[in-house]
Amino acid sequence: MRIATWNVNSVRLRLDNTLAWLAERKPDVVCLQEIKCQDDQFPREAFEAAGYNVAVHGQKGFNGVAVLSRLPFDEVTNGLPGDDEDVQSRFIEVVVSRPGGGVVRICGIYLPNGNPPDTEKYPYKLAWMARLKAHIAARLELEEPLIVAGDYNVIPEPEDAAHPEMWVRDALFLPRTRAAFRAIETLGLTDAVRAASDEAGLYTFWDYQAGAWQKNNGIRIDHLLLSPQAADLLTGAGIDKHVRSWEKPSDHVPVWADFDIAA
DNA sequence: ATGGTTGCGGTGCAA
Repeated sequence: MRIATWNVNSVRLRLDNTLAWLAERKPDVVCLQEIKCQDDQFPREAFEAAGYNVAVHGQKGFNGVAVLSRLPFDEVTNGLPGDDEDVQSRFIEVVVSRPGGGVVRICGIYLPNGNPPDTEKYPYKLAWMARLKAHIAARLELEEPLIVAGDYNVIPEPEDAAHPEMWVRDALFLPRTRAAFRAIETLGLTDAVRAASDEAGLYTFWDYQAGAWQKNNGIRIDHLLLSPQAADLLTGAGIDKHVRSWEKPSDHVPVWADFDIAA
């Protein structure tokens, strides 16, 4: 089973790119972020025609997450628990049944950016991370294969940026952000890409501005974190960097992980 | 040199 995540930066504008990538990488489950549309604007039929079931948690204009799955959904839950006042669509959780029995649980997340840090946006990010940690801690008690995949808007370590000094005052790399990310990992989660490779220069995002792509000025902010039961089944992971060079690209590229699970 | 680009929605905001 191959599970992927991709911040597409508008699913409607990126539909052709997304379908081309699905045909190439053939993931079984895909978490999409920044779909930037409401549920009824999501191009559901195009993905169904490509063989995917569709779960959408949209929002007008920005944010919005979705999950595509070749296997049918047993459960779909929209929204991250812990704040009834939070109206931003940044979290979706699904459960799919494995053909041989058992389940896989997948959370698709679009963690708040948090910039500028001297505004209310940064405490919102930290509070969201605290809610995510609490939710994952509860889910880990189920002792299931769990994959929490998405745009974390966190640069975990200096080697996850081409120029870490550019990010020291940025909400993606501030010490409190990195500490909150480590606190989530310390619950017992495995970073799939880092488990598969310790090489430097692995990035998932290149800004549209200032020729960041041409200069390979990238950062690694899209992650798949695995419960112990999922990590035990991990067989590989990768980043589809070449997608950033396609026409009309997203500023993020897909990240995927393979598991020894029949699909 | 304090810039630059993209997307949504309809002009300023978010990233």
